[in-house]
Amino acid sequence: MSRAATIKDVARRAGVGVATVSRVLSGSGPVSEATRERVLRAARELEYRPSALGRGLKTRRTGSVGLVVGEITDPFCAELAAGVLACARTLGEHVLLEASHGDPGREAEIVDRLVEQRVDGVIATPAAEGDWWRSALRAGIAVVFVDRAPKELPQIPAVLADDAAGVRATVEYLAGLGHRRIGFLGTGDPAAPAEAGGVRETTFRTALAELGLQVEADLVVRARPGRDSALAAAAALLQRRPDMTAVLAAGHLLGEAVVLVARELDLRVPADLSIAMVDDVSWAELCDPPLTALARPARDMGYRACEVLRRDPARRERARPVVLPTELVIRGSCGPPSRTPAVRSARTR
Amino acid sequence: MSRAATIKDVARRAGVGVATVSRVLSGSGPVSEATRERVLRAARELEYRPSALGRGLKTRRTGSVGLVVGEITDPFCAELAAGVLACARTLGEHVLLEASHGDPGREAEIVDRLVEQRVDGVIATPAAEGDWWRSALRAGIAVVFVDRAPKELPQIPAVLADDAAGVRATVEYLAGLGHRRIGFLGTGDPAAPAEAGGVRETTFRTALAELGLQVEADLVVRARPGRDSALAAAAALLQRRPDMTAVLAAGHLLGEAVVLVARELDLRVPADLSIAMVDDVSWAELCDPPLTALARPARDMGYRACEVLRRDPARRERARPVVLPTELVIRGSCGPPSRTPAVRSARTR
DNA sequence: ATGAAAGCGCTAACAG
DNA sequence: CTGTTAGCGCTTTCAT
Repeated sequence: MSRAATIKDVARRAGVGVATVSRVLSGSGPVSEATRERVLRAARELEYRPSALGRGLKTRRTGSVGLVVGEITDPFCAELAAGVLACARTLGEHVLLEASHGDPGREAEIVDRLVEQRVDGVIATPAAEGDWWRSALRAGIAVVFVDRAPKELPQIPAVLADDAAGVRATVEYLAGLGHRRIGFLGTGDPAAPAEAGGVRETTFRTALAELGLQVEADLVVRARPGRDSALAAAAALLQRRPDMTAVLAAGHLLGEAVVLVARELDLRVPADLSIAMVDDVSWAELCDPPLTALARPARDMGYRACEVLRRDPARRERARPVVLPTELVIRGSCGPPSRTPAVRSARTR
Repeated sequence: MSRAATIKDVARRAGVGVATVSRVLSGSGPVSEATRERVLRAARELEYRPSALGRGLKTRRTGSVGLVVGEITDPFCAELAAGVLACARTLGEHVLLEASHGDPGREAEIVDRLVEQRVDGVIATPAAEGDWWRSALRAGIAVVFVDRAPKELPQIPAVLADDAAGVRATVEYLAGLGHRRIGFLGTGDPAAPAEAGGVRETTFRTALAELGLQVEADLVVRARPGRDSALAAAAALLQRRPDMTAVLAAGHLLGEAVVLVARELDLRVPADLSIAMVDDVSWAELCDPPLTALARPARDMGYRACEVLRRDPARRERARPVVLPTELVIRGSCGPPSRTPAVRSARTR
């Protein structure tokens, strides 16, 4: 087949100059109705599609933004992506999707390639702080972080969920139910010091202390990324402390692990163990009993992040992080602690 | 900040011609070791990133493929996307993600815009048959369908799951358990004739007939896309026929609806009702009891589809659809039909 | 081994 | 109102 028609072909066929064609198609500048018609017809007849490549080279805008997430199969990331897609569409932008799998090296490579593509901006849930972000900025590319934001890069705007408020609310809810020995399952290096825990862990500790409850070291455990580690950590936590009456999982993968382990151990939920988790993914409602979860507005976050990209550089730099509220969705997985811990501990294997 | 460095800047700084810089960076053509060093250093010092725009204009390849799915938040689509991403990475291609939301008009618009972007190829779960696909082909863009393939477009290669074999295996499994009145919950226009059901429904009917079981009209119901319709259809099916002992949901959203409605109706699973569904999404294992599901290799499908794009046009046209096997993952949601339908029907409201 | 020059398809001055 | 022209950044002959 013959090569796709170019603006020149259209111009020739319509008997006009290329500039006129450009004017008609981009709707800029004055054109007489007659020529307009002729051009449009020629374009239609040739099935002409302007090339984004040519235009981009000239205008220095590609009309596409990069989106860097950890795993697109993660429901939170997927929801985030949906938000970005929705906003990008209203802006007429395309979305280049990339998965970092949480690997900083890979993230660096991705950002590098996005710069080559001359994307108009990058939206990312950063895997790590690193010079590649600064280098993207230097290349004149707008960057906005979502969900997390390394404190080393305050010049990069961010859209976050109010995890601190959410975790606090959840802890207060559990304490209000009468729980005194509440466990926490989070992510991170198990060997790292307490201060190294993320916002969720830190807030958990603070909230507990504020309520006058003791933060027991072995009630806070961290899993490394990955299903196996999550299961192992959950098993350790549940078996180590049969007197624990409630647990907060800091993410849906961790929540999944707790549910699975609790079932394996024949614990009744919530009679023997109350379970709550961060991120209200769809299966929370399908569980039996349905899981109480802290909903974070992933879609909105993606939408907002994309909007921030559009702001002019000056306003962007100056901006404080956008912090979106969370909501504790109460279902059946949490209840008052059982009065019969003896029974419970007899059931553990 | 000053504009990003171009190949010219690098050439000037290294004291060579632009052609030499191009040779060094693309690793093509002979270059003396000394100049090579100089060029590399100059490029590094200027933080030079070649522009994909300029290169693409010249080479007529953008290094990106379009991926058109229904909803990125659908676990099946997300898994598919992950496969595409994985393969694209090995090929050094970028992925432009688009969501059609199952709307043909939107799909047409998306394809049009992808053509403008001059993507090297398009991978899609088509919402509908339509001239936009032929027009993409005419524009010289490779297209490959995944998950479904309109029969009106046999010239477009496809990567599919063997739904027919999978549904048949599932029906046989249920029948083998002793079920005689098996329900089917699918998607599509409820008013359309029986022949209009998709492969899954058609296969369901055929398989039943082959087993000598009767296909009762009101045991096959269709829901329109959307959560509410799924719930309504599931409720209708379960309430209308209390004597039904097993149900096959033709998708995870439908499975979700059945699980929710069964719980609402206080049906015990699998004693009162056995449930199986197509698509082994993550929550299937978290349900209580865990759901028996027909696993389809979404990730592989995405990977393979991306591979097919890379094939030369001639081989691509000639190809028969790639059909990947499914696997019935048996969990606890299916069992022999209860001997006490009276009890069961007393429980329905 | 290396440089000069001709575009790739488009937009944006600038002339007319 | 409309045509001509000069690039945008890169690759690729074709000379040298």
